[in-house]
Amino acid sequence: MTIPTLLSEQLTGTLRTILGEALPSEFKAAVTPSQDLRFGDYQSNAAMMLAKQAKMNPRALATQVIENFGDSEIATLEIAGPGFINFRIKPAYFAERTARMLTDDRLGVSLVKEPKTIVIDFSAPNVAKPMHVGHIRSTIIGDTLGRLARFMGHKVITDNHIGDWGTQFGMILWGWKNILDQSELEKDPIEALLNVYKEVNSRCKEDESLLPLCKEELVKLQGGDAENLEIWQKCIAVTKIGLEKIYSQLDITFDYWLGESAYNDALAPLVDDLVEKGIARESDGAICVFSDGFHKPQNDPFLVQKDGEWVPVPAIIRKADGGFLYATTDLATLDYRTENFNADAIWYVVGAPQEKHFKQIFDIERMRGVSGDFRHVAFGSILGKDRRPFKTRSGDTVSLQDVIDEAVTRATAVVEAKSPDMPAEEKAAVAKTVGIGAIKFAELSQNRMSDYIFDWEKMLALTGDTAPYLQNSYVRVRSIFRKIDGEFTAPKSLNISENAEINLARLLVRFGEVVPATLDDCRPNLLAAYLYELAKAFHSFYEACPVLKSEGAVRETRLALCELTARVLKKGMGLFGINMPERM
RNA sequence: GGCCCCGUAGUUCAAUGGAUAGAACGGCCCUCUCCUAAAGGGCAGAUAUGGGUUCGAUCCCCGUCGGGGCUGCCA
Repeated sequence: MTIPTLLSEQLTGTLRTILGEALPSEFKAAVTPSQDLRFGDYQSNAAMMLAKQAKMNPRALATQVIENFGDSEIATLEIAGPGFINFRIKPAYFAERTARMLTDDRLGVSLVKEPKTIVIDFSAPNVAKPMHVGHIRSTIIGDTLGRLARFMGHKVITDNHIGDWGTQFGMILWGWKNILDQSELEKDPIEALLNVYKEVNSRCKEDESLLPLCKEELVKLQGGDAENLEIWQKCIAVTKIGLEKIYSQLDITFDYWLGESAYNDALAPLVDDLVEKGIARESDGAICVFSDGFHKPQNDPFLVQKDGEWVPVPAIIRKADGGFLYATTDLATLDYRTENFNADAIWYVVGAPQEKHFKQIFDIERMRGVSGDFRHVAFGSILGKDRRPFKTRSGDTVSLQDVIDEAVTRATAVVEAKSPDMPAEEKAAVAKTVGIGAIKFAELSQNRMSDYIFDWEKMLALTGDTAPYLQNSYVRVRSIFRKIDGEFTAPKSLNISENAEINLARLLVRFGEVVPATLDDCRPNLLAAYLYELAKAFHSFYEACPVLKSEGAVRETRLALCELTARVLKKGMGLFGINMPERM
């Protein structure tokens, strides 16, 4: 059990003793880490919350709490300010906890009591287009959520729902047949396909007669035309090869690659079924789902107010021309995941602009009686210098491969400068670990809902609140262990006394609180902030407390703290898919 | 028009309704005969605006100003 849980239970018990039935039966006293160490390690505002209804002075109530709390092995209590109850954890208790962590593979992180089957839908690039910076967020956040959920004990299924059936294939097919240079295709397939797409796209704008030709190609493909199907399959094949190359550099894998095309056959029956059940109906030639009046108009994803009146904004699941849409595919995909994967939860790591789309999808599921933990894990946009989102349609943005290459190049220069004597092979490995770690950490240390302006300096920074800073703290620990004689053996008990030791222990012990909280809110930045704080505490400790020069119990304790720091940093960064080098 | 998101140091970002709003970068000053200075220690610097709820508001509610997104046949 984590410290705040323990304290909360004791505190709630104490409050019950004092207040009796005046305390609501479901009440649980909140105990949170203090923001400022002057206020102890943890604090509770329970007295202030309860004082009013108990008709007591908050400080008087807090005083009674402290008197009734009894002697605790965990903490000393004090009252402060308007009625805060502050808990200062006893160093001996930190020593006990850290000693226990040394023998715990999970480093104090409990498994969830009820494991769920969670499908995570993320990355989802389009075929025939290279990944660009816009894919960074979904890809990295989604991968991290998968790792976190697995570590917590859930069954996780990651699925790359690639865009392999969109209308863009009309243009690509026409371009493939008319303007594609085969030698270009062999050199760099994805680049060649992108150029074809861009070229046809711009020609369509100049020549109105071209678009119908492209649509014709698309119709032929959808009708099962052998030649077009073959071209389509080639496009998917070369795209996958290119994508795998990026994912392997990022150390990201998927359990499934079920793209849009996988659900083609399910679309028509799905629409029929929705019509039959009365959930969808024809409107202006299209098949649509309208509001069923379940929500208040303000919260209804199928309504919008125009000129003072609520007018319907249906989810269109079949166009007037018979074609299906994004929403149709998403419904079919959701069905598939629920039925074949037995998914309890499906999390979509997709940008915030699609919020309404998902509200509609999830609401249609409600109408159909399908329930589950369906979440749109939204994130903000990556903006250009003009503060507007990168326009992916017009094509010109920064490719993900360029970002990776630049990160590794910059890291290589630093490795060269800092560790000139390192073997060339190791230099290259470290540069890759540091460069890619920097990209991932830059993404994950941010609140996912915030928009941000794409900036090379920021995304690839190697100093400050960055992956290399954390990697360096790990490297410093490892360096110590290379210099001790023999193996490190965990001591049975620690003796934590100096401030720097206490600070470090306090943070180490919090790992078990932070990891579950990070997953609960799907907010990787909570874990990132924690790990940064831990690394910082370690660096301070490292300056203040010599390890190898110390002796006896002091040395044992410090070595143990070093060992735990390394383990927590490695585990924590591992949850982000970031590796830790032994040297740098 | 309506709905959603956002507005915090020079810049980029943090902060389950908590105490004197944290960092990083940039700027200025210190620390390598000492376990990796990719580090440590210090200084200066911010909640768009007007109300409200609350013991307490960057956070919740209402208004104003400013930015972005979405708003029936793309994904």
